[in-house]
Amino acid sequence: MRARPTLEKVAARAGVSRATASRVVNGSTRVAPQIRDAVNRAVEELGYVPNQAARSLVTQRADSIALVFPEPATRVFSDDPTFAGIIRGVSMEIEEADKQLVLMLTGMTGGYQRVERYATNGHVDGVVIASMHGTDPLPGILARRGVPVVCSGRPTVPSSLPYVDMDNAGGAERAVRHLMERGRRRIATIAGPQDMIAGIDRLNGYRAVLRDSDRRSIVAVGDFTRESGTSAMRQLLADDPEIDAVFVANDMMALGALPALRQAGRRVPDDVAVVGFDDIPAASYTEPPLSTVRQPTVEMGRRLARMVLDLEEKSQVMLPTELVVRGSTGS
Amino acid sequence: MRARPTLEKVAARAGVSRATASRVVNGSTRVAPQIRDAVNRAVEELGYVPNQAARSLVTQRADSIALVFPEPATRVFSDDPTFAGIIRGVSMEIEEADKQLVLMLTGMTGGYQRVERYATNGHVDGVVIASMHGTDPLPGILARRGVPVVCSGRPTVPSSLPYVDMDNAGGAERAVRHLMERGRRRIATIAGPQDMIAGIDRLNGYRAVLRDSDRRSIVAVGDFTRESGTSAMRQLLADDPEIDAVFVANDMMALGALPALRQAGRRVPDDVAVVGFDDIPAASYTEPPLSTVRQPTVEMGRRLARMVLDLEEKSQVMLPTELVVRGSTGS
DNA sequence: GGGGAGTGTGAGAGCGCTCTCTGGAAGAAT
DNA sequence: ATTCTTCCAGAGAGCGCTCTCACACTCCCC
Repeated sequence: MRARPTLEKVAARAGVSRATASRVVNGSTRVAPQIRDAVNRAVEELGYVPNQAARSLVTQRADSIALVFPEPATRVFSDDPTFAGIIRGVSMEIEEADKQLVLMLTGMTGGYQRVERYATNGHVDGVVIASMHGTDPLPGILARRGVPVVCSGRPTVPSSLPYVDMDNAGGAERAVRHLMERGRRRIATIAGPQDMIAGIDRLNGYRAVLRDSDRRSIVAVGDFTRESGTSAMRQLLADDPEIDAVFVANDMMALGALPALRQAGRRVPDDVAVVGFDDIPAASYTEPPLSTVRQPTVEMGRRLARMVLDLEEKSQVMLPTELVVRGSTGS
Repeated sequence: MRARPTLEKVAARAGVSRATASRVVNGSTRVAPQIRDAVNRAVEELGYVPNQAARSLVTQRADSIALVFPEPATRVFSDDPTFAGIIRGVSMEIEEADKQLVLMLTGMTGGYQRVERYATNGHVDGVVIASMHGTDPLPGILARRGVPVVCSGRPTVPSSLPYVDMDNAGGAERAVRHLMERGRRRIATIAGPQDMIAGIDRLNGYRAVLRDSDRRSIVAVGDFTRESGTSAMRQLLADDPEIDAVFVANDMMALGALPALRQAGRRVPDDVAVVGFDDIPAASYTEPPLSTVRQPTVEMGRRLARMVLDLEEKSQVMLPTELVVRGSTGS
């Protein structure tokens, strides 16, 4: 590999000073057109590309941002398309800003310190945290250290930290109302973990609608895994055999609930209608296909990136969710 | 944010020269113990962390490697857990080597040039390409430019480029033999695209086993999407209604084949046994659960990373695949 | 025609670090 | 006691870039 040309070489070839060459490369307007052209030609001929390390050293910018997936998220990485969407969205936006994406999956051992050390030392211009739990201390730590940081998902405790959240409550409300519109009377829910904002808000949405229509909540709590969906469903049927609809707080648990219903001799949607949440790919492959609430994951990624790059005016954004009606709630 | 301490500051505090401080920080043995301790104490007290940009500038190393997902891969990103596994594996290994992972999803517009420009200019120490198509020109370009590069998946044309591949042929053979052991007589296949090494090798594996047992191949070709699985299955049934087993080259197509079989009045596994490939999460949620071939995706990521970091002696590695027997091939 | 004002270019410092080279001290060998 | 090694620490250059500052030049107005 031949040595990379430096700015010095470019300047020499164009017959100008290094400073002027730098100006052209960085798009300064205060350069005479013919000189600019000469420099650009030299850049072209030499195949010059700026050395990022040298640039960073003087500008104190890294031109890269970190996308952090905390350990709990990492574990479900493969099952949850939310993360894939976020990565894609962040990546798109980062690319447009001509910066780099540094991906950090915090392992179990000292992942925090690693991210903290890395981020608080000018290696990145900002950090996007794909945090699942609203109680994650990392965002606060980084923010206090002066690192621009944005979270996916609202913190569970009120805070001034910037975030992008999905309208979980609104999505849940729409899902439950949809069930009511289909004439369902006894609507239960399988809620998610109550230490995650998604779990909390989706349950709140469910409760709000039932309260408005003077119905009784029928709640079982799962942990967003398929298995927990199965056992929660069994429990709901045991508690109240008359159930004719279930709002399940995520698709994964809904996937677990379906076999439980089948085993209990309930037909979906005839006897029991089911709505999930997330719109994972598998949701459209179930029998019957699962009605669910779709989240704009790619858009979330984009907004996260824009926010951390300071291209966004608001610092707390709520993205709309969308009800997707399929076979599991009737035709 | 207060200014980060520099090596100069550390040296001053420890009462030594910058050079010595550097030696200690970089773990040189040729430093007197008491001086080393003094420097380490200063590092501790000041919370010193080396400036990577400055270091890179002089060492010409970037201490980071790029993981590139070419466009076609990016599109299926969310559906395919293979990529999640690779990311996790690469991430783990990179972390252990105390380097950074730069993720690049090449968009449709000029993604190649971007990666090429970025990688050939010392921003990264190596590139891992999660290439789907064996004909991808990027690996060759980078290699020629002197950038350490490793591909996931063997190139379709013989080449000296380093790669980590799955034993697709072996997995296919095991799957087909399994069907034979279950007493199946007419074993068809839904093959994948024949411009991808996975598609080619899996079909070859299928053919090899049938040839050995003097049976006739019954082949339909899909493109690894669910929809193509459905139509390929319909075609197979039209071509030969006596089929009693299908080896499907990936789970996604198998997911599409199942409803086609159901619609044609075939029971699985009673009338037709089905084996997939990949072991995606959804494979265990089908009715009946899908027998399939599992790939060590995380291990693949690890090996890719180790190889590009030059920690691996071999430069072309084949990882074993594993048959996972579930309900779709009988009990 | 002389003194601003404005514009474009170059010189040079310096970002924080590594690494070679030099020098001095201590111990070994003569 | 003198010279030769050996070992460890410091001085200083320089990685490639940006950016401030100074300087040269043109233009214009009084």
